[in-house]
Amino acid sequence: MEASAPRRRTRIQQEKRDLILEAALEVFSARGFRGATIDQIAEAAGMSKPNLLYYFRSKEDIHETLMQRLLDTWLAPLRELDEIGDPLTELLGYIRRKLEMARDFPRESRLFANEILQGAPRIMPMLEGELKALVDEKAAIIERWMHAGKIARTNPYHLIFSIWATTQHYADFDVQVRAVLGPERSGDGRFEDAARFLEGLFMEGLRPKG
Amino acid sequence: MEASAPRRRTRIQQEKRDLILEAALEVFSARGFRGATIDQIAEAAGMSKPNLLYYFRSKEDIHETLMQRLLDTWLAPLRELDEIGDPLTELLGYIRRKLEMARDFPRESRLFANEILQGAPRIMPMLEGELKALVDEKAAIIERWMHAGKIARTNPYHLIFSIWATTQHYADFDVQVRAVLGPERSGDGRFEDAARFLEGLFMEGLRPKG
DNA sequence: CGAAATTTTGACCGGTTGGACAAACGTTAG
DNA sequence: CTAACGTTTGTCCAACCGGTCAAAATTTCG
Repeated sequence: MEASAPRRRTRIQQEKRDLILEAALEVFSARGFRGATIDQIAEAAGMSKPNLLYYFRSKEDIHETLMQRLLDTWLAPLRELDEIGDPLTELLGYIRRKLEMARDFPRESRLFANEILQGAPRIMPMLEGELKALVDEKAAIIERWMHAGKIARTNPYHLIFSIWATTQHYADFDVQVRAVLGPERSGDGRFEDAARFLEGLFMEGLRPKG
Repeated sequence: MEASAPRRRTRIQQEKRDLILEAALEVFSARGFRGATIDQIAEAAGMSKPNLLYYFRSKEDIHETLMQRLLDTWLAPLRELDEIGDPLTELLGYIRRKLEMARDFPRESRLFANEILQGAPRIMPMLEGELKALVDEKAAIIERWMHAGKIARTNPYHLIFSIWATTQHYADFDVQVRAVLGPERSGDGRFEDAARFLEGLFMEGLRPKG
């Protein structure tokens, strides 16, 4: 007795689905939704195409599940921004966490970048709902910090955008960063250089005058 | 008597090719190379697919021509960065020009973003050649400004990256910016808000202490 | 006008892709 | 053992896509 969609029961089924999602993350992030093929995902997951389609109804289904499962991870750094803490420390911490995500989860970053570049056809409701609500909440916190004189007065939304942009750049435009830095400066050290630079940029830019 | 590739002769041929490139920019920037179809480009250009293929040998040919033709426009703002001028003014001018390009040429921005996200399979030589050379040259200028005490000491490469990231963000992630700002704050004013914010961010961040 | 050159198109082709399906395979439990 | 259930795969299909081709339509030019 089951509903139309087969419910995940066994641990084996759950593991297979996770395996497929991992493979799909690899392929989708590298080629985009339309550029990826089910065959490529199946091969990356070590199974045949019909077998993959036994666990997911369609390519769209894989993508949707992947997006939903990654969303929490992706927004976690911003969720941690805490009004109680020291404003500059909190913002620098957010920048650091975001940069670490660009370093440790570049595929997730590219997956979202791909989706948004194409006009976000599949996640627009999430952007206008969950994301907007979260940003509104945190922007209000930042604004209270500004009014309290803890950080320089500026536009909190564009501040958040600038943090997204500067950190995700190292994941989304990785090949360009590497090409410009050259082989000798493209080692792991580039993330530490980036962290130092961004700390300096935002620190001085956000420090209240006087 | 002609070479293998038919040379552009008439004004009409040139205009048709321009028309196709304009249509291709629209389609490629919105869907990526693999997501775009020749039929879509042909329709956007108001002609049939075989007719389009009379003017360009292949889809790759269109993309390559488009990239080459856009490259100069895209790098122009950085080329204008002048060692003779006042460092802070020069950098702010560069930021402003880049932001204006994100506002006035968002399709070009997304075209390059799409290409780089996919690993830059078609323009890697340009990144490692022309782009790297230009950035090396300008980074050297910035470094001399730093040593002269005109601007704060920091990593000139990451400074350039941060300018690219923050400005192009408003073109590449436009739908996300609009979704987060909401309908009421997504008017043309958002670019002026962004300009003000970025000027504050970089000004304070780059001003030498003392 | 009329011939030559250029431009446009309908029809077609081979390869790819998302997905369906039934048969085969394996596993588990009575 | 064997029936039932879950899993895997070979095969197939229709739609799509990049590109070809020959013929038709149009323009150019003597």
